[in-house]
Amino acid sequence: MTGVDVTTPPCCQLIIIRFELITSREIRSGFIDFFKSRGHTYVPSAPVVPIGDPTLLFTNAGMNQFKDIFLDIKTPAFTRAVNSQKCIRVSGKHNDLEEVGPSNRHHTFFEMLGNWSFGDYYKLEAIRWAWELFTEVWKLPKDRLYATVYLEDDEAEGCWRSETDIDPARITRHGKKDNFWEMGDVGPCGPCSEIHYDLGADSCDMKGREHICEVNGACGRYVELWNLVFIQYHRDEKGRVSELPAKHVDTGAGLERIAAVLQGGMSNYDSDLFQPLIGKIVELSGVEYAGSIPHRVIADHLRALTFAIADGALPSNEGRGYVLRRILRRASRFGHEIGLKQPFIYKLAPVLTDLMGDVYPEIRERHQHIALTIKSEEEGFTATLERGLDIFRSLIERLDAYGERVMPGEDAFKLYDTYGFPLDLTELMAREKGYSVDVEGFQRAMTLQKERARAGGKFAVNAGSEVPWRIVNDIGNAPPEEWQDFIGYEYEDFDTIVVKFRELPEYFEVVVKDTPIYAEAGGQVGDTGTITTADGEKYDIQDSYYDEAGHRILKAAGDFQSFAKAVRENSKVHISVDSARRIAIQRNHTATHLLHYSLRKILGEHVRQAGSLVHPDYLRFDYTHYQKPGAGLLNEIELMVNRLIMGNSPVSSEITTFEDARKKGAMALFGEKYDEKVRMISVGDISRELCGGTHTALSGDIGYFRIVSETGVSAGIRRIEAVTGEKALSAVLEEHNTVEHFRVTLHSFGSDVREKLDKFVQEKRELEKEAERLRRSGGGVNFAEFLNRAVVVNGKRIVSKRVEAADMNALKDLGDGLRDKLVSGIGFLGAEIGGKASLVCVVTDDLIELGIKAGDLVKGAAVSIGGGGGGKPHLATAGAKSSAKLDTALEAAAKLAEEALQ
RNA sequence: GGGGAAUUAGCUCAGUUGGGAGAGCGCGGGCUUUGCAAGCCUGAGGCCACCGGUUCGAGUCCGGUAAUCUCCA
Repeated sequence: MTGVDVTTPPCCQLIIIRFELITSREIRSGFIDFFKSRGHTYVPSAPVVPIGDPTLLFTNAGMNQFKDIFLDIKTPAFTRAVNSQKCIRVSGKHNDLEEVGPSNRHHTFFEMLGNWSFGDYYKLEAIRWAWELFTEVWKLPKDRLYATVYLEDDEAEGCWRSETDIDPARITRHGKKDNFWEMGDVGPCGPCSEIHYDLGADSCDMKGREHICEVNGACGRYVELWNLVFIQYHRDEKGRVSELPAKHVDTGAGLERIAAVLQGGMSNYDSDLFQPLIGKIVELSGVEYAGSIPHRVIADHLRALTFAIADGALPSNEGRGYVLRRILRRASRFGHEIGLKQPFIYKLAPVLTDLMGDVYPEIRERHQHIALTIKSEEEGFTATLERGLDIFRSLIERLDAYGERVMPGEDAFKLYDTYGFPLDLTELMAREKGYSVDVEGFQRAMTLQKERARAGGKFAVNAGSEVPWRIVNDIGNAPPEEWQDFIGYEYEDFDTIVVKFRELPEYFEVVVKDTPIYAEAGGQVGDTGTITTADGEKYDIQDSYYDEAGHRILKAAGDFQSFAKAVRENSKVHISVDSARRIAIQRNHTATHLLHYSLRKILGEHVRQAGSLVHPDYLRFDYTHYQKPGAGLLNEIELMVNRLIMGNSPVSSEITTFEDARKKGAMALFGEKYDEKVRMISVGDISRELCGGTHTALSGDIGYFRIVSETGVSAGIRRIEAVTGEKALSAVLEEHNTVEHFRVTLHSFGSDVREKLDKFVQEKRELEKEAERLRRSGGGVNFAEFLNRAVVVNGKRIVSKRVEAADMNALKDLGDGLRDKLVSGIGFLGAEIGGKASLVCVVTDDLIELGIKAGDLVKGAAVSIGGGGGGKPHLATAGAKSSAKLDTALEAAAKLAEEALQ
């Protein structure tokens, strides 16, 4: 069934062959079943968006979810595991985004099949089973398979010789670059052994160029199918390598590659994992595939987008969201190349759902959300391009003005750097208009940008403060779940013992055994409280949080020296939770569940939690939704939550399995990886959620729930902030007092305040208009008298008078009025505004033509009293800090005007 | 983590060395007219993102914050 050339036979034969080919689904399940039957526990794929690991943008290898086991932070519940892990890789030496498409084998999204041994079996079994699966189950021809081992790894080579019937001549040794694996500069590491497949001489893509086709060579003839990593050593900070007591096995085989090989395709895209997608792209574009890069890129990127969004990521302008945005844009750009100019990527999502929704139900459950997200992001890209186009046009206009035919590299770079307009598009459009682009200059600018980024990165803070702990009660390396329980669901006061503590600059940290203090998790903030030592001294606990190893840390304040003296091995400390604060937190947490429930009931089932903060003062809830809910809907939501509160249902918690909880309809956070045992919170038989937080006993304990604000956070995500209990009551009272204030000041007892207020605002507007009209026509000022008393020089009138004006705008309006009346002349008006002297000067048009400017005149007048001023030729203003000299300034102004008219 | 750009009317945006907050589209009213995005007149609609500073005076200058776009890591 393999080795059949599917590219040449007549089409009827092709159909028959396809029918007989093993499907990717069978490969995946075959792999898992193979290792299950050899004592492995199947572990479902972790989300592709890692939760709780800020060092990792995306899950990029099967071992990610077992990292803590290899680092010896966590002891596993089983010693053998198998899975198929969803992975995304977008950067790194061999995974440059630009390679995806041209390369036959590299993807942004792929599935990694893997089997693990945690201190159980080692090289012998790993190699034997790998060979058995390849040659006996999948029947890959032995004359196409090659094995590699690390230069110094005699043990692995020995296993290949003793456990398999591979031709010893096909075992080769390679150096660190190819056959030694390490997690980082420090940590577990070890040699690896790989299985490579020979695609045949025809697959060499470097024919005619000087090279030798070989395993780990330069051409594409030999493809790595399976990497078996033997975690044998630990490297410390000084670079010393020591043998690990418990050795592990970590293997990874790319499903796409195996499918391509087993199905006889030349590239991974020929496999049934991609063909349905490519078929749809052909249908949409009307352009045949024939190995073309655009089809490949689009199909590949759609997979990454779909799985990332399904696991809770969203395109945005930073971090992992920005990676998604770039992936989508790259797909969109290649779509343009085959004539797909309108949003189209979202139309491919259902094809992928049909293809893989059975294996990964999350993409089926969220298919609507995925398609909508992709579509709106495609529309966003169109807007970005249009904006870039405008800038491009104005750049070209400027080139024309200078008679240039080459666009400077800096300009092209600015277009790219600031407006996201791709260079190749700039070049294309420039060429169409008969211009060229200075690409070298562009590259120079890019290099500068990179240097800047690197220079900035050097000063990154080293977060891990390395203050050593003082151990009081040694619990060795035991993981915290074995000795540190959170007993705060039942107790608010508890006697416990200190395990370790340390002093930091502003506070000190304490780790105790069982603790009633809740450590920040699941959006709920940490508890505060007190810790009392055996000598009766009390220290404040200001916060509590987890460290990387999962220990609950207490952040404590007070005199560290006396604390250190008082704490002894096995001596008790008494911990007490700030009860009032805890109760306020619980109200907000239970209310959050009711809000989540109500949102889904009223806005629709597509609403999912996208983050939350449970604080004693308020709660913040982010949820997926596509538009602002109207005021009416918000009222409905608020009412519903309050009705659920009044229902006074008991809140209960239950420890159960993840599967059982899902069956009972519990809401799980999407993308969250749950342990075997989960805690389910039920409010009556209404809301069920998986949650580790603390809650009220009855929903009625919440008291009252009130939404304070509803805003947008990012595309597709909205945020509600609300208060409960005491805070909600005071919020309402505050609102009531505000309305009362309106009532009193508007004298609106008995009548509707709203009507009265509307009327009041309406009247105010009309009065303002009227006042402005009056000012312009002179208002309370007698312009006629001013004009009568005006000084006349060469037939031009000069007016300089003091008036009353409320503010600068009023004074300017008066000036405007005076200017109309002057006909031909210069006018000054001065007023005391807010204790300062303010002046306005106006000049009629005929005098402006003579070169007289209001700005110059008024400035001169203001300078004479220690102020400043300026403005337009026809109207200018000036002022000085003290109003005492206003009259002096007006006299000076009149003199200046006379001089100007001489 | 480090750069760049932008934030002004419902929308798209202009706003010159700091000195009268504007256009187009949309909306209301009126007139004219019936022909393919009709025309003319008229009107409503602005904490110029937010906070602070400089200044007689800030949409404009300076500092900070927020959210948006974009590039690099």
